[in-house]
Amino acid sequence: MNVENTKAQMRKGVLEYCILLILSKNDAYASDIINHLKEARMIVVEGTLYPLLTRLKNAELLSYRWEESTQGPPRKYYELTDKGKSFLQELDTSWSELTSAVGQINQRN
Amino acid sequence: MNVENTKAQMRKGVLEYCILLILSKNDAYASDIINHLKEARMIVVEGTLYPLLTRLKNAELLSYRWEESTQGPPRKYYELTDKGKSFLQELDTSWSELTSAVGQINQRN
DNA sequence: AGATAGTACTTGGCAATACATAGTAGTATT
DNA sequence: AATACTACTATGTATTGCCAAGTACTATCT
Repeated sequence: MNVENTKAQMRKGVLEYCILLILSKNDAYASDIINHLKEARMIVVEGTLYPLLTRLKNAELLSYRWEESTQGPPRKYYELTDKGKSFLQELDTSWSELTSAVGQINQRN
Repeated sequence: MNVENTKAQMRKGVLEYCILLILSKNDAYASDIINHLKEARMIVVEGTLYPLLTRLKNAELLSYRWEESTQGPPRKYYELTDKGKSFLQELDTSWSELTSAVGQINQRN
């Protein structure tokens, strides 16, 4: 039990939520997503992100298309499916409930 | 991938934080803790709580004493250790950073 | 044309926790 | 003594973030 470990535990489920949030605003490929997360100070590397994107795609929450790049190989651009959009709404609710619960516990005296 | 499952994932790490928060205010035994969590709409059953209390005790974040009850068997009253108190401060920071990151991602347009 | 660097993506295994479920044991009541 | 209530224990499962190494495509340089 150390704080780095618990930080990783706290990200479970939340990372998926963040990715769906990011993709609800614009389509993006992996490097875009990593940068958005980094701007919000949520540091994620490719080895974490790609498996999660694959899982979300397999669960039909995301789809992707290939797009050429002028700077290297083609890129997978991800977007939310309709199923992904409604799932995101449910996650939004879950996250609100969780943060509300923690807030309530935190301020009780 | 269903929302109940992701809710459970989101609780990973957070439940520990909540328990330490509750115990930072008053000593409590398991049933007290379950009730505090329930008031904050975080429903937890004994089969989840006891193993976690044991883990926290084994990590020296908590200690306990037995106390007689007039209503049944004796009860284990838990309290934070000094180590638990400083760990809680670190978790506080982690939680703030996580919720801030999610907030930032959520409001970006 | 071949070598190198940069970019994008894949894969498999590990660690850790919430949860479920079944169980044991002490105490109070009938 | 039997039953109900209360408190706690134990074990295995499911799931996800993480790690690290890898493959492959493209651009650039020699």
